[in-house]
Amino acid sequence: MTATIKDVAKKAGVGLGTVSRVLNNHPSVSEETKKKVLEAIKELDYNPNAIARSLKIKSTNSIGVMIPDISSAFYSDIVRGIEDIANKYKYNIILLNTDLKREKEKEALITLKEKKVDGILFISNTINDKLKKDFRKINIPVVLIATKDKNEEFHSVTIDNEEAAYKATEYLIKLGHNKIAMLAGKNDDPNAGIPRIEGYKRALTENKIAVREDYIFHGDYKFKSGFQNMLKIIKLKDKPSAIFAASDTMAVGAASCAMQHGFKIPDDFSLIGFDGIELAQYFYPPITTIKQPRYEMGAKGMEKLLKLIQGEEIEKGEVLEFELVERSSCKLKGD
Amino acid sequence: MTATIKDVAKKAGVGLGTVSRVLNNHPSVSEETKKKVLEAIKELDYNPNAIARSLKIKSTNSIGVMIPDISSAFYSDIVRGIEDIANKYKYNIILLNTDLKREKEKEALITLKEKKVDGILFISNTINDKLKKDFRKINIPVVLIATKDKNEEFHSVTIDNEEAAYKATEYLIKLGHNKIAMLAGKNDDPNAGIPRIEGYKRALTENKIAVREDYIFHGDYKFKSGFQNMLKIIKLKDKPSAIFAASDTMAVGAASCAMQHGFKIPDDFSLIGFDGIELAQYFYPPITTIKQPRYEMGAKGMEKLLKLIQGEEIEKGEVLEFELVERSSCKLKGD
DNA sequence: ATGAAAGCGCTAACAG
DNA sequence: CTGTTAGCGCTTTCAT
Repeated sequence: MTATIKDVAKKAGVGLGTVSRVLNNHPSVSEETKKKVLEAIKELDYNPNAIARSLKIKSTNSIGVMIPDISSAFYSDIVRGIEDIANKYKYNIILLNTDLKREKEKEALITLKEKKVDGILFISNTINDKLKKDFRKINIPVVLIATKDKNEEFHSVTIDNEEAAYKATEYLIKLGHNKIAMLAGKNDDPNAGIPRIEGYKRALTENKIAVREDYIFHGDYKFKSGFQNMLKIIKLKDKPSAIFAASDTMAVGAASCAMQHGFKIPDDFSLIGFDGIELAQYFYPPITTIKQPRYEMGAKGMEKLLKLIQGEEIEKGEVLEFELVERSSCKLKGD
Repeated sequence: MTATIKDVAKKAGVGLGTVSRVLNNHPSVSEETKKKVLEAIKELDYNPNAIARSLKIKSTNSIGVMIPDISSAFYSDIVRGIEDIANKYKYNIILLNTDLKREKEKEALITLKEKKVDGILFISNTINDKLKKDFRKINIPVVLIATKDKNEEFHSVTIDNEEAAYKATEYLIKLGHNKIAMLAGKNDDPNAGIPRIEGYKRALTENKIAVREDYIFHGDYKFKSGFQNMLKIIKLKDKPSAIFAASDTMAVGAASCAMQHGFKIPDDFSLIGFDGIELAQYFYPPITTIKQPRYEMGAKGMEKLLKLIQGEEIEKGEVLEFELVERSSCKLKGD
């Protein structure tokens, strides 16, 4: 049997209240009894039962992390940021994969409710109305990471996707390119989809380059869709000289396709990605990209959640800085 | 206030015991009262309190996952396997990063003990004696993933690293190579280090190729160490024609280095990696590698743990199959 | 400063 | 089949 507070009290010859007090180092305990208790604790190799404690104080020091897929490089970095901060403040994280499925989100939420987590971090690229309704009803602080709701009803930490896409496209334009294709996300993705397309278009328009819809290819951010869309691009009579991909993985898929067909990066196509995952860095040639501060998004999200839990008033939407990191996949047009 | 079982009982006009019974669908409840209770539950939007339940039944349906770093591609895939199985059996996972630091492992263990997890999954490439002692003392089932202890005192799921390295090296030999270098791990790493070096040496020896210590380069499995060791290799007067890397990330680092210096893969160097992470697949050229069944390791580990929790007798060490996946980074010697 | 007692929300044994 | 009761291990008044 594992020792309880009662055993400790008996051994130390004090009441249980006293043991509890030294455990939570309450001031009003004499040094002497404190010593006795500490000794008994050591002798019995006693560990407090967090479950019992939680039941009593109605707080678990656990937070729930809902994530599309922990095995995705983009998301796992976020979780690392979360865990580091959580750990620092003695919180633990319960991890649930949602696969972006409404059904799994729903189940996850029920679990989290039953397990009485003190807060929830919801990581995704989108949030649907039903889930919002659930979040509203539940009486647990929530912060969204890498997504936000239109009305800013919930707290969130994101980057400015439109602006980032604008900068990426502008970078290509400044390099002299005027035929710039985009490997985009989907038109119904309010975070990584639409805003990045809009930023791309705005950069073009502001620089007096006509937007060509036939230069926009929609994909799912994965390697294969980058590869396949690139297949279409290299078949174009009027080829672009530069490409902006809405994810590094698609960028790499496109690069692989191009190289496999005898083209060179950046000689034949300048290429800029999005996300800043390791893959882009380690690819050859290393891919220039918009780096999202993934670790910081997680860390910041956790910090916000902590404040919310403590009842502090904080700003709703936190927009973090992205960074354009130049590597070797882009060059001056015609250089 | 959130509703409790008591509220439900009152509303349904029954005793709390009855509510508890329908919650755990105990057979001995009449259809009629069951209906009443269910109705009350719905009306009150009641959710059972898992904390209270856990305190009573002394089981939390949570398991602890100790992992070096969730943001590492290799480990995050394992966790996905774990979570899928856990989820299937209504278990949740509490995630703790250890960074392979004894101090963090120790703290993690205390936390897990206090939170009363039903079991622990320890993922690492090594396990030190102090931790083993802690595991022994703690009264919670443990299974090791991707590592094992020498005496097989603990349950584990691994691959046969020596054999895998043997196969990788043999593959290169069969391609006609006899000057094969190795980008190895460290000599004090009992899992990914030593056995892979031994497998490499055995393949050489069995094929009557002399082992050259100057062809073995030690690294930390990361990109940079692959890159830097490759720098040494290309400066060798007597260059190898093939390289076996103990991790895909080092293989990719080596390939980048080689390509950056004007060498071609596989023309100038045949290259085989280890692990089977996405990076190897998406690199250009795609890297031939020994694929570890990471997802399965996690899933299998979780299944074993579940059995242990249920008190079943199971085999101690489970050795999973690896797979040599051929891609485009190797070619016949002199072809 | 400290002991005793109540109770967090639930399950399980007991009685009926 | 169902209501009542006694805890699970802890925190927190309330006395003393």
